[in-house]
Amino acid sequence: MKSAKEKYHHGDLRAALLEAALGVLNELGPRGLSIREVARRAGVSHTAPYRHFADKDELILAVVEQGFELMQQTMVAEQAAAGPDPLAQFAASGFAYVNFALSHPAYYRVMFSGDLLSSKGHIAFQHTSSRAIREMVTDIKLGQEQGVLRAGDPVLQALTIWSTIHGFVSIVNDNRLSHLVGEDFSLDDIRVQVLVMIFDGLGVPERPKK
Amino acid sequence: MKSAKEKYHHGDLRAALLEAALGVLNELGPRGLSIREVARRAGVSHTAPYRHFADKDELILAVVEQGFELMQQTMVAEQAAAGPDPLAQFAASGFAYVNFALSHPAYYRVMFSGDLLSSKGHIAFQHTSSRAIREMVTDIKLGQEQGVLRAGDPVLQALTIWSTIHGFVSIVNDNRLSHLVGEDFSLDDIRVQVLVMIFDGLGVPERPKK
DNA sequence: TGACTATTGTAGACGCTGGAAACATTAGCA
DNA sequence: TGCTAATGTTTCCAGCGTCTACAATAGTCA
Repeated sequence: MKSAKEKYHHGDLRAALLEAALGVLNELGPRGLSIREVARRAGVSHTAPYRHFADKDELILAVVEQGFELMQQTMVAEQAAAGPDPLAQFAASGFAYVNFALSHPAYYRVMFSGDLLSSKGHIAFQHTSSRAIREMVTDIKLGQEQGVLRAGDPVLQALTIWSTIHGFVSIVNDNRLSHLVGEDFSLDDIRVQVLVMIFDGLGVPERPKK
Repeated sequence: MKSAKEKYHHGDLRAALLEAALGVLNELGPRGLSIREVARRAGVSHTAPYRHFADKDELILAVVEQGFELMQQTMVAEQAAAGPDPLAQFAASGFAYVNFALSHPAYYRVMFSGDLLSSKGHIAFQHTSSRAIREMVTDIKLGQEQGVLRAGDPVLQALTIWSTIHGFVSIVNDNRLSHLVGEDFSLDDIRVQVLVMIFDGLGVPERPKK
């Protein structure tokens, strides 16, 4: 399969290990993630990963960083494709967040698990998340100035929105809605309606309901 | 310390193991939780726990069940203490949820981690959570009939509220707000304001803001 | 070209883990 | 008192993260 087969040096072992790690997370879950299993899938000895990652945490951290990068790319792209209306842009990036989380559960879980990573991971995470919140706050302020968003502290609003979205995708990804889905609702219904509810709650009350 | 010291039979090893497990979760986090460490703290051999729990998952599951019981007790108590107003009762049980999660982070994390448990845990969880949601939906319907809650599908509203609260406490418990807290807000402020925001969003718009 | 060196991968060891199997001790009951 | 089930121990295994010593290769400079 690989052209670089049977060579002593792999070529790009680091990338191969990250890919293998993500595959393990998808198939076996976080508890099945071991350095040895990742090495096995990449076709190298069980200590080879240590040439690229100091320890298991650093391997996971690299997956996390890759996940954040991917998520941010899709969010930026969707926001750009949403046209000029700031509320529409805001909604688009919210949808992109939810869609990323639901279509890449392994990524999202490891990005936000907090269990898989020791304290090392938190620094990198906080850098990313504080920037994301700042951008969100800027968007909210803009919406408020244009009169399309309800008044209130934008930091608290941003935090509330993030909480709702994060809570929602966590609940769905942890399979905690299976008893609801299928009875009266499809997952697609729920996803859309929860987002609508967020933006209804955030929008000015006299705005026409969709 | 224990009166039953040095005896071959422990007396109540099962309870002691659960207590030790919770202690490990508090001090060392989920990654430090091992059957052997729990057994060590309870002062028994590393295979003694297998007389009470089939495997590690069942030990964790027992901690989870204990956590759900404790949480439900405090929520019921707070709701009962909130007086006759249904909205106040509803808010009281929401506050109790948040307070439990923030004051027992180890419990809450293991209850909702989804990583620590294999599929076995999901059945027990779904039983508890579907009952909780049903109660919540009943409360919401009641509030709507009395005109204090905004109209809308009560199941979706319940899910949105749960998402917000769960997301919020997860974010706080995973220490993802440390860069916000201390600057402009205290954690207490944030906690109260986010809850106020939820109930403002849920209440009928013309209800007087507190 | 050829030798030197840093980079990258391997082999084997250590102490830890979850768990199975066989054995020891004790509580409860006849 | 003696039998049996319940409970705890000992010993063993394979897998894990990680350390150390060693092997193969790539890149550099003569």
